[in-house]
Parts: sequence; C-alpha cells; structure tokens
Amino acid sequence: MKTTYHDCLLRHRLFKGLTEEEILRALSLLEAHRRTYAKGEYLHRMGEPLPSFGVVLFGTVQVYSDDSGGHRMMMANVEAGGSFGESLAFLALPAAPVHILTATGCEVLWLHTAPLRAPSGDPFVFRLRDRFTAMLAARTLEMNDRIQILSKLTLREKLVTFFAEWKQHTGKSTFTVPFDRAALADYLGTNRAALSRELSHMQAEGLIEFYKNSFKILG
Amino acid sequence: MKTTYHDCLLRHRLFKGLTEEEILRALSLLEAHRRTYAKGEYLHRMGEPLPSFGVVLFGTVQVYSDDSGGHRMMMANVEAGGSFGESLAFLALPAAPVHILTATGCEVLWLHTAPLRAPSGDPFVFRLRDRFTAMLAARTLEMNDRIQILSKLTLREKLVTFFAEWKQHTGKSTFTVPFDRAALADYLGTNRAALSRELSHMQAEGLIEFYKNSFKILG
DNA sequence: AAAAAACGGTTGCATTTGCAACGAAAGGAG
DNA sequence: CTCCTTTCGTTGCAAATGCAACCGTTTTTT
Repeated sequence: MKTTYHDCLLRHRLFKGLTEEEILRALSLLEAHRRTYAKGEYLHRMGEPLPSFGVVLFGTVQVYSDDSGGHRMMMANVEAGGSFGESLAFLALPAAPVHILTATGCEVLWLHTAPLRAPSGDPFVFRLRDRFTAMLAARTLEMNDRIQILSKLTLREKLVTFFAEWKQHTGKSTFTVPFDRAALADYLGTNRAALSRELSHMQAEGLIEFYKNSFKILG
Repeated sequence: MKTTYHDCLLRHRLFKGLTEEEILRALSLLEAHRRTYAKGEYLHRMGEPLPSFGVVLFGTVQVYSDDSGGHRMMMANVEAGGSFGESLAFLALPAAPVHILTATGCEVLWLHTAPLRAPSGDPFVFRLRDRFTAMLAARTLEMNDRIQILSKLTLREKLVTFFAEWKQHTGKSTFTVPFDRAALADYLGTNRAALSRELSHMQAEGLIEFYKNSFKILG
C-alpha cells in the first residue's frame, strides 16, 4: 500500500523526479490529506466550492457536468496517478460546475493550492509553483488534442485521429486504452453502437486489429 | 493607437487592474516587443519552437493544426485583447504542433515566459506568475465548455448548449458572437449549411431570433 | 455454483447531417 | 457606379449515425 502511494506520486507530473525528502516537504506545504472512498461515493457536488484538488492514488474517479437540460456528461476519467480539479481549486471558484465521484473504490490525496498563491521567498515554493503551472499548460495541450478529435465530422476521422495520437504518444502501434466501449464512445462524442460498428468496419478493412481495449494499428 | 494599445492590455486577464507603472514594469520584465503583421502572414510555423506567447493588440489571429491526414483545422480565433500560445511558450516545446497566422492586418505584443520560470524573490514576479497561472486555469475551464458543446450528439443540442453558455456568461438574452457562420460551424464541429438550416428551424420554432451574428434567446 | 449484472457486437430503421450547388444580399475595391 | 468577393440561406440527395432491441460472453455478486 505504501508502495502504491509512492508509485502514483512519482508518476505524477507535479512530483516526478523529486527526491523523497522533497516530496514529503511538498506534501506538507500543500497540506496534503488522504482519504478513502467507496464506489459511487461523491467527492464533490456541483455548486459547491472546491477548496483543493485531488491526486488519485488508487481506483478511478470521474468528473461529470450537468448541462442546462439536466443531462449528465462525463468530462474526465481519472485513473490512479492522475489528478483532477486543479483549475477549479486554483481559481477558488465559489461554485464548481461539476460533480466528482468515484467509479470504483478509491484513495485520493487532497492538495491545497493556497500555499502556492501566497507570496513567499522560498525557492522550493517557487519550484512547486512552476511545476503546477507546467501541469496546467500540459493539460491545455491534452484538451486541445481532444477538441481536435471531437471537431472531426465523421466517426471514421475521429477514430483515425484518436489512434494517430495514441500511436504518436506511446511510440508504438499496439496499445491498451483506459476506456471500455461506452467510455470511449463518450470520449469521442459518439454512440456506443455506432462506435462498435465503425471499429468492426475498420478491422474488416484491415486498418486495425483489436481485442477488448487493446488496439493494433496496421500499415 | 496608443489608446488601443492600452485598452487591449487593460482588458487582458494578465494585466487587468494593474496600475500603469505596474504594467510598464510587467512589459519590461517579460521582454515585451510589438510587431505589425499583414493579412495572411505567418506568426509561427508548425514544428518550430515558440519562444514567447502573443497578445493581440489589433486585428485577428488564428491558430491552426494540421492533422495526420494533412487537413487543416482552426483551433482558436483570437481577437484584439486575446492571447495565444501561452502553454506552448511556457512548456518550451521543441516543436509546436500548430501554425499561427493572421486573418487580418494585426499588431501583436510578444511576451516571454522565461522570466516567470527563473527563481526570484521579487514579489512582483510572484504576482505576475500568479496571474499567468490563473490565466491558464481559466483557459482550461473555457476549453471544458467547448468540449461540452462538441460532445453533444446532435446539432440542436450543441446550439442549445452554446446559447445557454453565452446567456449565462453575458447575463443577457441578446448578444453578438465573434464568429461568422463558417467559423461558428467550425467551433461547433459541424457543417455550415447544416448550421444555417438548424438556426432557421430554431427561429421558425420561436426559440431564437437572429440577424447576422447577433442572437436573441426567447423564453 | 448459480444468479445477476456489465459489457460488447450486430442489425433494422428513422433521423440527422454532411455535401454540393445555387442564388440573393451585403460589402469592398477600383 | 460597377464589378468582384464574401457571406449566408436554401434544397435535394446520399451517407452517416443515433437509437432501440437483442443476444452471447464475460465478470461480479451472492
């Protein structure tokens, strides 16, 4: 359990490459506190302020938004090693526009951003703040990738773009995505049945092979 | 001209509320330099590093991305008072994944991010850095809004969501959007003709009224 | 081990919408 | 003023796809 804890933090952009002492110092500085949640439990409800952001140490957390029509939509699927709510916490919005809840049993490390905003001459604070900013910058680039996919007019184009990005990102032609079919359909902004249909077509055309959530890009 | 210059900066999130002296100090700190561009001129080419980000003082700048199929897509439309390339500049990527070029004659203020990353005890640097980070955080929330729109399965839902966001954002039922029809279709991830068709239907149903780029939400 | 739930592929059908083409209206340039 | 370009609405048609329903398989629960 202690191991999992460290692995996840070491993987996270905010802490990667820091020494053990530095990580402990960062956790203290950001007033870290851990908490365990059951499956389906709410971490946060829409309309309330989000005082800190979370790093998922174990399990899967999902961020949902309710639109004007009352329809619920998944905005993010956060697995162990990922984080959520950084922007909302940093901006200290009085009413966050999302629900956050667990998809499985989870362990979450909550971190405060206020210590990063308070003026300080401490170079370590400066460094952490630099990492935090870089994390937000990287996030906007990821979101750009998704926008690029969602902007495609046909499902085939969306899939081709999605696979091209994964191929480029991992450097391999074979990879396993962290989505089941329904989640992948959500991510691509389409319908699950239509997605299955198109994947089958692409396999029949010899463009890809897949088994469950593992895909192989051919040619 | 001097006036335009100041208005744009005062409107921008990075400088809003600063005194004149503070703004001048910020510009000096970020090694600001202005440049004028003709219509259609490239500010930056894909594959090259982007050493600084830009604030548009006059005109319109557009950010494009070429996908794997060589198809060009607009990622952002930046009017006077807006900015672009913050994330790319801050991360100092060796190869930016976008083209940046002017849609009209433009004046752009280029700002460096390196001074924000260098450790410093200067509280003003800290403050500017705070504003920069807040800007990125706000940007991710804006992008979330767009993702929410693009994820809708039908054009009608996209438009309803789009209008709801504008209504909420401006607090009014009548507003003028900074898109012509083609750009709006791009933004919504649909086809221009289909967009015109759906807008006409919504007007016929008494849901909206519109004239050019001005829309009135009814009921 | 049995029962229940979740997941994924398939298919028929109705709707949506991308596409291409056309024409009218508006705006700019000479 | 006239010509040229841009913008926008309209429409017919074909293609894409959302949707619902069904069933076999896998996974989880009891």
